[in-house]
Amino acid sequence: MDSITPRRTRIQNEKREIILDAALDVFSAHGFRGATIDRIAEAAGMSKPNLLYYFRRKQDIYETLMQRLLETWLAPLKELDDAGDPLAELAGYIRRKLEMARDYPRESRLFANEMLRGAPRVRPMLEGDLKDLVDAKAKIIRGWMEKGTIARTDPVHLIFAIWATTQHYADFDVQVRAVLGPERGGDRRFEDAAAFLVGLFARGLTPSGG
Amino acid sequence: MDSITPRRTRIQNEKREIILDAALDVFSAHGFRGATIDRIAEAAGMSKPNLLYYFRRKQDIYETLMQRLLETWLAPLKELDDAGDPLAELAGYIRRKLEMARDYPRESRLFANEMLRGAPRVRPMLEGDLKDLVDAKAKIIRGWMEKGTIARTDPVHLIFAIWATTQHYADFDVQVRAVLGPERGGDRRFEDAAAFLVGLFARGLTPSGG
Amino acid sequence: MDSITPRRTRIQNEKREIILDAALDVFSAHGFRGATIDRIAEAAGMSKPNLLYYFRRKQDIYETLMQRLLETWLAPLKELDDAGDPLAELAGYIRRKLEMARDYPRESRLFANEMLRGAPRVRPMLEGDLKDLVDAKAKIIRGWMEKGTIARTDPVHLIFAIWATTQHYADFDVQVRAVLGPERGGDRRFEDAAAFLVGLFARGLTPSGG
Amino acid sequence: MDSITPRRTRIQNEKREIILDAALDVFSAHGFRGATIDRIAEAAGMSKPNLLYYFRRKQDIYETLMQRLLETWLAPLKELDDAGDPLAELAGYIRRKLEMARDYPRESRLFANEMLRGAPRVRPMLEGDLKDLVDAKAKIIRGWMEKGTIARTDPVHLIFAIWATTQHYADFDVQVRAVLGPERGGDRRFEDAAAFLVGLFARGLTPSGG
DNA sequence: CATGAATGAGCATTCATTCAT
DNA sequence: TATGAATGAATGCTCATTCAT
Repeated sequence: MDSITPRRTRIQNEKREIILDAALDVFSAHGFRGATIDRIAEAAGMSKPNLLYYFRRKQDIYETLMQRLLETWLAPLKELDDAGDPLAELAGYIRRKLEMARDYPRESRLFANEMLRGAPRVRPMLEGDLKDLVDAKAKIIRGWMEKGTIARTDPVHLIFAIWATTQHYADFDVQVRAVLGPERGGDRRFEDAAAFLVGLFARGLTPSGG
Repeated sequence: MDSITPRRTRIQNEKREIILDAALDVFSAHGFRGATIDRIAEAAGMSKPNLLYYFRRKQDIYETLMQRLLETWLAPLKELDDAGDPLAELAGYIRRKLEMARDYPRESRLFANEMLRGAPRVRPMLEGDLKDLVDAKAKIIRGWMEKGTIARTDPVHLIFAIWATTQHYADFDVQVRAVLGPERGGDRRFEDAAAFLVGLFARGLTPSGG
Repeated sequence: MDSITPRRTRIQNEKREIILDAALDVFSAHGFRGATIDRIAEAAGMSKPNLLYYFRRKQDIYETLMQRLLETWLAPLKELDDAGDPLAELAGYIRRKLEMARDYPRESRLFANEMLRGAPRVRPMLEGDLKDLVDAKAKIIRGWMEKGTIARTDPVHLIFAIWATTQHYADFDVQVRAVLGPERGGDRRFEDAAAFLVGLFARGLTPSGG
Repeated sequence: MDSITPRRTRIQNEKREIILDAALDVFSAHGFRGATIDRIAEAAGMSKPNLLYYFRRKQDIYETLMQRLLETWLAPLKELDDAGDPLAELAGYIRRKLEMARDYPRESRLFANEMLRGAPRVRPMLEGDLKDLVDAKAKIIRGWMEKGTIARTDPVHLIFAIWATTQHYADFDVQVRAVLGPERGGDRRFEDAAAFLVGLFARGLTPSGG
């Protein structure tokens, strides 16, 4: 296992982190082609050749970033617990995803960008890990539906809907703020969104009748 | 009469359309910076200088595309009718947006890309026309809520939710298909999505109690 | 003789004149490379292909212009008359050259530009017609000197000095006006120049002593 | 201390000098538009991107060149000394200017070219530093005239005449050599010019009468 | 005659990457 | 480790010229 990951000194690792953080800034704001090594190096406070000492190619930075991103990206869904209260579990999931949109908008945009491009670098993971995870969680949700705890509907499209509505606040941030205007577009927009979405999904998933 | 629009020959208009179509392909797939004039010219089946005879700058193509896009983009929401049945109106809006995601995914991705970049070229329109339209429609929705026809909630965030969930099927198409798998990821995914979303929003907006 | 010059209709000739005038504007202001056919065509009020119908190549226009220029350029010197009063003849020549600088600054600049570039297109003429003419006129001047009518000095460098000082007011016009300032840099600058130069050369050529 | 001038390594400075020298060749021979970076790079013995490593834009090279030129250009006039013998001072000035025409013909042509184009990049300096300097020196000359040491005439046009006649030997070099012919057009042409011009101006400025 | 359309060659500039120290 | 220097391969755009009508 360790044979694949090269051994690195602590300083090396710190510099790599600085670079990755700078690169996240630049890639999420300008896309892969729009980002230049010069800009990343400048943002990282180092010279271009020095940066390339840590990552030999622009692609390497991007791919390292994507790889990490995918891990964080799946985490919130993983927490969805079969044993918990269905509506509370889903509400919790929505809240966690909204927090991520608020606290990690760069990651969200980087991911969205990759999707828009057709996921050239992460397709295998989508069809592998991600699909497996969603299938597993969909099964849990379907279980809740069969028990009658929540309304019967399509669990996978439900997950899509949660993804879409929450990530929207990161990916379409400019639009959200423009439409909400200065008053409602401030920090409270995430609280408003949480209230609205939790309500929407709660009512939307409450079993009708009985 | 239309003294602002330059007069163009038939051939010019046809070629311009061909170019715009090719450019939509390339821009939506690679973003502004990732798209090259060479690629667009190749996709349009003409030489680079010939393409530049019709559009003097890469930006001009992009801007023409964005301008048209914005018009199409607002159309579905405009149809939301105060006089109609609230739930039916909203269901209709969701269906129209889903059809757009299905039939015009390139436009959707182009728009999403622009938003991800911070809307450098359309911010004024977001804060102007778009905000005005949303405000107007939010007022209608709020009217319905006050009459008790639909559940009381935040109309603007409701609109965001509809945008997010429907556009998701165009913008995150790879992911959607990867997760749904070959079986459910075919053409029926839009029907499934429509059924799910209309159901979700219908239940989510049905006034509780009563 | 006529076999070389192609026969042209009157209209053709008129259009050619319009083009040449426009080209003189553009070439004298921007140099050969800096001038574009587009600009010349625009200045001439016709389409580019139409212009190229009259002159097949950019070079052709330039060369036609140069050829004509050379004829006009030699004219004032030709008038220098052996039989006239030496100082009056030279004063007259200075005045004619100054008038040309005032009335045909574009031609002067075009010629200066060609000289700066090393006269790639008119060297033969410089070494031929021009040299012959100068030699002939230098002989006249030398004759005057030998008669003692004017001071003994180098007649060819004298001619250079007259060329230089008069053309200066066309070629270095910006500098002349900047240095003279708004007051003295107006139309009167040519009169001042004439007064100064005629005086300078008159005194400078008056035989010293007895 | 010199916080405005960026710090450069020795190699950078050496290379920059090489480039500037090559650029002077090319710009003075072909003008700004006629000069290509390729040509300058070739003349400087380096690759085009390498050249652009030292000067990011073609304009930057040109402007650096112009800036230096202007300093050298004003120097000879600055030496004109109120306390010296008027005719000797002016003769000295003429000789210095002629030496510059002989030793720095490329600079002279570059400057002439800029003037022909209307001084797009140095107009402010013409109206500022240059005008001020000329005004100051004209005052000195006028002082001499008032004392009766030299003939009463227009001092500014006198300066123009000295500029014109001396620079002519650099700017119109081809013509000068063509007209003088192989014999008199060699190195001695500058000595002949000096003799002629010093004589002309000396006689031309000697107070008449008395 | 006139012009809309087309293009090859060129040009300034950018940029990822390599090299040498 | 760090960086100044160097470069091949684009890339957007211009422009003289040709073609077809």
